[in-house]
Amino acid sequence: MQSDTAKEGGTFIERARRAQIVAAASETIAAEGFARASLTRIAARAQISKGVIFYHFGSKDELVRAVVVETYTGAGTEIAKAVEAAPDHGARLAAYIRGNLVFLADHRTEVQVLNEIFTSFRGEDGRLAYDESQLESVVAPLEAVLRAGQEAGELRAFDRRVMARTIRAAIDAVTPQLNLQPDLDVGAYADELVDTFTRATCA
Amino acid sequence: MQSDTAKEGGTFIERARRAQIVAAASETIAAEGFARASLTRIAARAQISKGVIFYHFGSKDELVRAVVVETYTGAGTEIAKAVEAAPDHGARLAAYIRGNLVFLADHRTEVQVLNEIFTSFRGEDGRLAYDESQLESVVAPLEAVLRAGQEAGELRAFDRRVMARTIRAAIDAVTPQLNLQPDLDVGAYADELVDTFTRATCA
Amino acid sequence: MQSDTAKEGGTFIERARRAQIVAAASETIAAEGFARASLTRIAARAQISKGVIFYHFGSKDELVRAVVVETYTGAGTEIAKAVEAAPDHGARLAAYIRGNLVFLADHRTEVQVLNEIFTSFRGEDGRLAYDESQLESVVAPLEAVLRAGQEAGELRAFDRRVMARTIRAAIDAVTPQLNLQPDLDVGAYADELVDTFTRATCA
Amino acid sequence: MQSDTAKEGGTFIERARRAQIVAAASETIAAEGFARASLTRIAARAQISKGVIFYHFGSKDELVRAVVVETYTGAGTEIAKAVEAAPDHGARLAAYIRGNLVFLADHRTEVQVLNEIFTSFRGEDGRLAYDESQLESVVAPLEAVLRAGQEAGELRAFDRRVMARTIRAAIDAVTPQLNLQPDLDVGAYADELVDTFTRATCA
DNA sequence: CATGAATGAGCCTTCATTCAT
DNA sequence: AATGAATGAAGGCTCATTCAT
Repeated sequence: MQSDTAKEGGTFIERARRAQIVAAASETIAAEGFARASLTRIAARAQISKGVIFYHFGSKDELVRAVVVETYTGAGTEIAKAVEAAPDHGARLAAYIRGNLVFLADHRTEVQVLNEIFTSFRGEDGRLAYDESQLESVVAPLEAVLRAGQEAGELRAFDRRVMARTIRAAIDAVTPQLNLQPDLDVGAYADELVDTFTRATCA
Repeated sequence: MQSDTAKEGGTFIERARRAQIVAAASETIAAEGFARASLTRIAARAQISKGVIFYHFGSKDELVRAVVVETYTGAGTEIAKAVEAAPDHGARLAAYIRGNLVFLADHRTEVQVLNEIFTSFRGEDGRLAYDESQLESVVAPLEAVLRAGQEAGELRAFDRRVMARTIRAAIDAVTPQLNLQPDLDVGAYADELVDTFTRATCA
Repeated sequence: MQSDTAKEGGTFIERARRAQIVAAASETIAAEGFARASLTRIAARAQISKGVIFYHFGSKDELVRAVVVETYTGAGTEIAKAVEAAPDHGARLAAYIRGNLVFLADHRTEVQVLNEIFTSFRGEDGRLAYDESQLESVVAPLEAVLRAGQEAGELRAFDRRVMARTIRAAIDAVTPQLNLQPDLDVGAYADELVDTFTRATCA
Repeated sequence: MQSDTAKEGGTFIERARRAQIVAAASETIAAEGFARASLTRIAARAQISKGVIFYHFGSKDELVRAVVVETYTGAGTEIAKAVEAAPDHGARLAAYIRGNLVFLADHRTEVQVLNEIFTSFRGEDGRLAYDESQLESVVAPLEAVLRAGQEAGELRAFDRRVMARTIRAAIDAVTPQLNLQPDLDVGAYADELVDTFTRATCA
């Protein structure tokens, strides 16, 4: 059925092209920054003509959104698995932190690309296309872990929203450090964070 | 006094124009984002011709740097005072956090502007003009507070670098929340952070 | 044949556009002088948008260089043939002079364009892009003719460099006269020059 | 009387300023080329404000013309003296050539400036402000020398116009060589030219 | 499906010129 | 008599987008 094939984006060749273009866009953003990732440069990297991009995506905005979606897919699940596998709630938080840092270290480029897009991609009105309100999805799972911990009496009574944001921020702060210092010991960094937030949250 | 106001160079009218242009640039960046803050738009907001900007600043880069300097001036001192006024090291950390949050709340626009510039302003090579390595100056004072606390035996043995980054990240994460939810209770937020990091750092 | 026309790269339409733009640039330089030959004016003359020029040439410099190359192509060969066809060395010099003047008369515009570019086209440092040292190629062949004549004993012992420059200058001086007085009798002018330099060089 | 003082340009201070500005303009043209000799740069070199230039000259064109006049004044007389002092007509021609080359060597900068202006200075219509027809004054004295020589029977019958242009061109060709090779032996160069044109013109 | 070609708006910058003081 | 300040046009260049083929 057409609706079925369209769900994942048309014919095989269609999806291949889309993937190729998304990859080229991602690489360009990573290598030159969002502001310099013009369609000219993206097309050059993909060794295709600028025209194809419009054929497959309709606009630059759509391509950028495709990069975001593509990059997100598969990321959350990795971490979620690690979290769910943990025995108690303290361990779940530790697993969350460690899972995230490992992910950051293993997917530096993707994370950097998303960061570029989130801080620079704006709509016609000049407002960020992906602002905090849309990132709710990122903080929510963490809040859930914290709530469960509190309800189980393992974690003390703190403002879950503030704590979740703080933990997220602590994690996100690692990316620029990794860019600057690629051999950063992520495991040790994670240990420090786990220690810090265990003390901060335990009852 | 004229000698006083003239202290930073240029005639009265010169400084007035520079201030006006810097303000217009700042407003434009805040309202439309760095990427859209073209000289055309800045000039339009200041209701002057584009030419004047070059008369007073020589280049767009220079104007942007002037915005940064202008915005920074007076910021650090406010917080430093609060920190130094605190009795013990735990209190100094608390003062640091509270001072920062109060500053963020009181200078939302300025902070947002700096954030825009720091994440989007790139040199000819496409690299950030103000990158992490230059922001060392922001983290260093905080590390000093932590070191003093450790040496005094009031704070436990943690990696000061990681802790400082984490605290900074926790603070910086407030800005986008303030944008989205302008009536955020900053005092309560500060209490939470102070509680969190007191537990995390105390011996 | 397509392979033949394609020899110099690009599709048919590509070469046609390039030729059109080069022609428009050349005409603009001839009509308004190099300093006034802005891309805006060149595009207007070609009745195209400014953008196309960059699509085909990348920069104004590249376009100007294309004009030079285009204008040079075919010029040297015409004269060289006339020189080589001459019997003795005195006759070769005469052929050189006559060949040049005929060429100047037949290609007034091209010569004027080259002159404009050579005297006005400067790099970023403000120095002429085509200066004397690069024009060595123009004087060298003439010096070779003179040397051959001296070695054959047909020409007297003079400083070949000075003589070559002098003859070149005498020839180049014709162009502005042609501009001012389009019906100038170039044949008679050539006779005078041949007479003059025959007397000046013969043993 | 005002008309009297106005003849040489007003008050003492007025003339001093004009001279200063003309000098700065000349230096700028020599150092950076006509195309880069903007009023901004000229004013900077003179360490005055742009405004004064307009106060004293009314427009950039007027300033440039003043540079030409100023630079010409005193040049012709030097050479004329040398010519008139020569005994016979052959010697007068030799004196003319030698006088010119000495002048070129002694006044490199001034000559370069005039050359810059003559090849680049254009009116609103895009035509050279100083073209060949206006340079009649330069060739005329030389033609007079040649005519006198022919009438005295010392020089053969050639086209005086062509010969005069040729000699002028030979002389003018020295300037760019001097720029490239500042230690050029001008005396030897003059000897060569004198030899060449003596053979070319003698009866 | 894909390309090459073209467009037009917008960008940063430089310049000659004007004018109030 | 001179200055500093401001203007507006123009310059070279990049970009997202469109479209005939």
